[in-house]
Amino acid sequence: MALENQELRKAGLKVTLPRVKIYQILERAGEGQHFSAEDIYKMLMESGEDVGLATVYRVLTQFEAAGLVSRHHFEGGHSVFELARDEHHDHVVCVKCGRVREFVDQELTQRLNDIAEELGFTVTDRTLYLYGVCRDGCEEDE
Amino acid sequence: MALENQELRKAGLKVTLPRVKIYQILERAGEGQHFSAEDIYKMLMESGEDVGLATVYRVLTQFEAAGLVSRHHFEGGHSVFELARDEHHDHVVCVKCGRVREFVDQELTQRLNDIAEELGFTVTDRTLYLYGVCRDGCEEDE
DNA sequence: TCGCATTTGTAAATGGCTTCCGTTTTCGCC
DNA sequence: GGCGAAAACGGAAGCCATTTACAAATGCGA
Repeated sequence: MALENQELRKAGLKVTLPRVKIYQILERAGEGQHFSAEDIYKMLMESGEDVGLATVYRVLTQFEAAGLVSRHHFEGGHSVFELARDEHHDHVVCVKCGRVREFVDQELTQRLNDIAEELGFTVTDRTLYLYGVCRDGCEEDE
Repeated sequence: MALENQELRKAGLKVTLPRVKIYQILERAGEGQHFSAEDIYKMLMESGEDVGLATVYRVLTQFEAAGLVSRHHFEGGHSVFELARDEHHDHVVCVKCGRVREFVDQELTQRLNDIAEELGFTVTDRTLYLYGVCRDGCEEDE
């Protein structure tokens, strides 16, 4: 528990109940899990925490600014969040079952840097989503 | 002029003034130009055309469904459109000057397909944006 | 423990986009 | 060239994720 507090303080944020709770949710979810602000809001409600939706948005934005979480904009609208990790990873999204998987590929990164280089451009970040379908059946919504 | 009409008819769309005008705007802009619905709406207003914003959105969506244009969702919100081309291309966005450049890279596509393959996934589409800065000065807004 | 700046919750506002609906336009058919 | 059903339009209202305004509540250094 002191751990989250450390993280928050390190980021220059006061340790408040909403921030701790939201951080815990993201933390418990583990890698590869992505939540919308709405998702997190619902989880808080369900566990009896009385946190406003506006606060969820505010906190997530602060976390993002502090580098604690990263925000992804999938095609078609709202953002999802996940705890930031050191290594850049990209996403694969199944348009049938909605499942999101991640991958890290150094060769890909290298190629992208080369391409940018040729264009006289220095890459600082990227968003890459592959859309398609799981090869093995995936009819059921996850 | 008959050309646009052909395209529209081919797409199963009646030839109406708003559709023709919007198509022309996209066409005249040429490759590498991206417009938001709002942009297009303003251009129509400026050239004295009395087209509703709702119609602009409708038409762009129809064009997209018909494969005439492609829609891109850059980080941070609203969509931009451009005339569709045969070859899939990706984007480089300068976060300083806002310039957008495009590229096509077969090796990249190959690598992405391989990665997806390893994950048991079949790619049907992708969105890839590289964010960064132009190496040569680009202070001035485009 | 106190004081006050920060943070929060609620409600209202925003902004991109879509839908509703009465009116206008297109275009196949005469 | 003119008719009329079907499609498309414009404007206003609606939707929905997100942000903002503001007064009340809270964290935390002194």
